[in-house]
Amino acid sequence: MVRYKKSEERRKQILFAAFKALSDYGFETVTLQIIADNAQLSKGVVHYYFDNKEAILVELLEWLTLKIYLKERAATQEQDTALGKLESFLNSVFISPEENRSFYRVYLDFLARANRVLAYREINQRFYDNCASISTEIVLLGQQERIFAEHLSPESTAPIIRAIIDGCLIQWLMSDRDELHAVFKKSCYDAIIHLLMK
Amino acid sequence: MVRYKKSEERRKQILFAAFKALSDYGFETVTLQIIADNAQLSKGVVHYYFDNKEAILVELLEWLTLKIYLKERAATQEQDTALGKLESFLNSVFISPEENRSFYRVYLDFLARANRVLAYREINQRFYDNCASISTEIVLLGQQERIFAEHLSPESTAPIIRAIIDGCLIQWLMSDRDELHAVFKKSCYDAIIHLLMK
Amino acid sequence: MVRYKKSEERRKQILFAAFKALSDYGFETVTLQIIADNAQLSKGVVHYYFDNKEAILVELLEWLTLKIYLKERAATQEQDTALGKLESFLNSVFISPEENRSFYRVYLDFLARANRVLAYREINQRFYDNCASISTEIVLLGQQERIFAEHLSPESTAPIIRAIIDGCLIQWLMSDRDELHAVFKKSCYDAIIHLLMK
Amino acid sequence: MVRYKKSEERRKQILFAAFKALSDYGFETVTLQIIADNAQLSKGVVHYYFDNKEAILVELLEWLTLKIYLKERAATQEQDTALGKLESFLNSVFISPEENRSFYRVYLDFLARANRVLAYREINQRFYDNCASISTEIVLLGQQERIFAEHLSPESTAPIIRAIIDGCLIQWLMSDRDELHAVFKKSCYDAIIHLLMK
DNA sequence: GATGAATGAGGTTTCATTCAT
DNA sequence: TATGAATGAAACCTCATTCAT
Repeated sequence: MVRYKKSEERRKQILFAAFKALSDYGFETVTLQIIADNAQLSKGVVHYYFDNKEAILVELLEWLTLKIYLKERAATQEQDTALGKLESFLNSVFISPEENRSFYRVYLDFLARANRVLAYREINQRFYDNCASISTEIVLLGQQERIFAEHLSPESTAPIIRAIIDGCLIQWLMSDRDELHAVFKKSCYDAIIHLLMK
Repeated sequence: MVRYKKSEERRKQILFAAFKALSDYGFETVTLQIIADNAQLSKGVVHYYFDNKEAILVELLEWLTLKIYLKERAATQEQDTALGKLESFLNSVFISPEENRSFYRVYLDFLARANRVLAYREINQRFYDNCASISTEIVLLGQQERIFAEHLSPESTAPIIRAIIDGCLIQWLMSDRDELHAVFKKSCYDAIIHLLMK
Repeated sequence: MVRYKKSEERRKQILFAAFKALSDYGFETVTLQIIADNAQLSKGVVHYYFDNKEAILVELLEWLTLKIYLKERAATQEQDTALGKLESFLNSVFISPEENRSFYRVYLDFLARANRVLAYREINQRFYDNCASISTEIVLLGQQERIFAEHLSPESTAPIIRAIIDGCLIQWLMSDRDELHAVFKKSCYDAIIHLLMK
Repeated sequence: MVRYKKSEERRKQILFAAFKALSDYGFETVTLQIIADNAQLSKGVVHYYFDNKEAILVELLEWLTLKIYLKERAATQEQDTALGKLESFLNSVFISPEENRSFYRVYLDFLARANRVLAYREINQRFYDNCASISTEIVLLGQQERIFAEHLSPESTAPIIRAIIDGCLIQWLMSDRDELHAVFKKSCYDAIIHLLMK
């Protein structure tokens, strides 16, 4: 139905505006007015599509984490070898200072609040699980290819990979220096490789 | 203009109350009233000791990160060997579900805001540098003891160690399951050992 | 960013309520709540139309002084002779105990603050200049009619006329006696006439 | 008794500090802390000597207006002729930009509040009466000397003189230009002379 | 007498949410 | 659907005043 599609577009439009607003202003400072302004809509219409501010944020986190996961997944599937997949995966993660900054700014805000909001934790857990499935797949393939250490349990290695990635990107973000993006990317890649290789 | 010397104990009392309040409620929800209630003081007295809410938060971050660093440092100095120091260091980091939760909840809040507040970034950078000095020292000692890989640059290894620690603790925090604390601790330890050992 | 065009009538309504509130309570005592109550509006709506309390006051002074000036000007233009204009002018100035009291109460508050607030001083200066133009015109006409002393400089006489008017009305206001309004009016008129006539 | 004298000195010290504070900050902005700081005393001691803030202000107005009156009176008594007295009187009124500014700033604040506070009005009325007695005396003397117009009623002329003085000084204050002090002084003098002389 | 820490009422301001149009 | 005016709860902050020391 047309109405449904239009409606869905409006929601996406608002979500994207919310993403931009959050990235620019942060959780504490952002207001529905700013989101509405970003979406070039009135404040009222935002409430028409979402019950309240929280509903926007929940849906935004869902939308955002799914998008990131799908990107990473697609990047991995472009390659056939374990090393190729790993590299492609990390390339899609460390995509650019601009994109990493805007995503991680918002993502950090969500993580900070996830401690108190169950809905966020659940969404984030799904995100973790999805990402873990990618890593797990790569590790398994690498072991089949006999280039990754056999003693590694793919399931318990995935969180470590995630940890190194998140930890590096957070440190990079805190450094506020774009030129270090490549440095952290390489460090991250080397560490993961070192961890996996025989 | 006469400005009175404020009692240091009161400041500490308020900072600790702020820490507890932040851990319980989060940045967004916490109010000066809650902080004052936690400190069993009136709202006014909080403003008597701190110019404004922001000043409390800045000083809290400073106090908190310094305290953590000193703890980690003290733990490391209790041991003489690289492996002993590393283990002691990680024990002081993964101290207990309760302490890790309360600290990381607040710390995540700070990281989230550090993107927009220079003061927080600067304090955090100092914290990073301090922590890095501990890791660097351990790596160097391990190399002297001929048990850690020589090809590792101590300076560029430190951030990876930090990344694994932070990344693991964040994932643990998001899991909201105390029983996983030990699991993440072990994974973290194993990964770091694997990274460092010959 | 979409900024909505605020209804002019509402602004006027709030300004008038602010005028009444100021006249009743004075600068120090008046609150936004009182202004809102006077306007029969909620506190929030006042902030919807004005950025802050100061903005209301600035606009109020501007509105008030312009209104007074236009009244005086209109009164003067009703007459053709110098004496007629002067009388009409003073009639519009000494209009009634009620109106003079409410205006001068507020005006005195503004003058008191104008010492520290440039914006007020500027608005008041414009008011002075406008009022001076009226007096100057009357003096010039009177000189052309050969009934006012030629040696008077119209430009330097205007401030003296203003001084006598303000000085008299302040003294009347301080007396807190409505029945003296007519007395001060006559004294003021006589003094100005004495000053101007040959 | 020593205690009484010490006590009186403290009160004066506080009053003078309050005068300076009011002149610098204005009624709205001034706080007891600022007054105490100006007096180089603690906040507590101010409350020891005065019941509350209002009591300070009332006594300040009383002290200030009396001081001004005595000054004007003394200046007048230095001369013997009507014109000499008038000139001396006006010299003591238009004393200097600095002194006039600090006094009129505070005085305007008091006038503004006098509308609502009976105590201020009463003190001010006494000040008016005192000042009027000076003017009345000068006018009477001038009439005896046959240089002032006989038809003037000394009692009703005094308020006009006061009006011209206050009106001029307020306009000068609002101009915020020290160099106009002499100009307004001369205008004021000329107008009064013109009003009084035959 | 003197201090300054502590209180708490009350002010300005922000903003999610509602609702008439 | 869409708007934006209106509401009111709740935040931060100020400051006169009190009172233990």
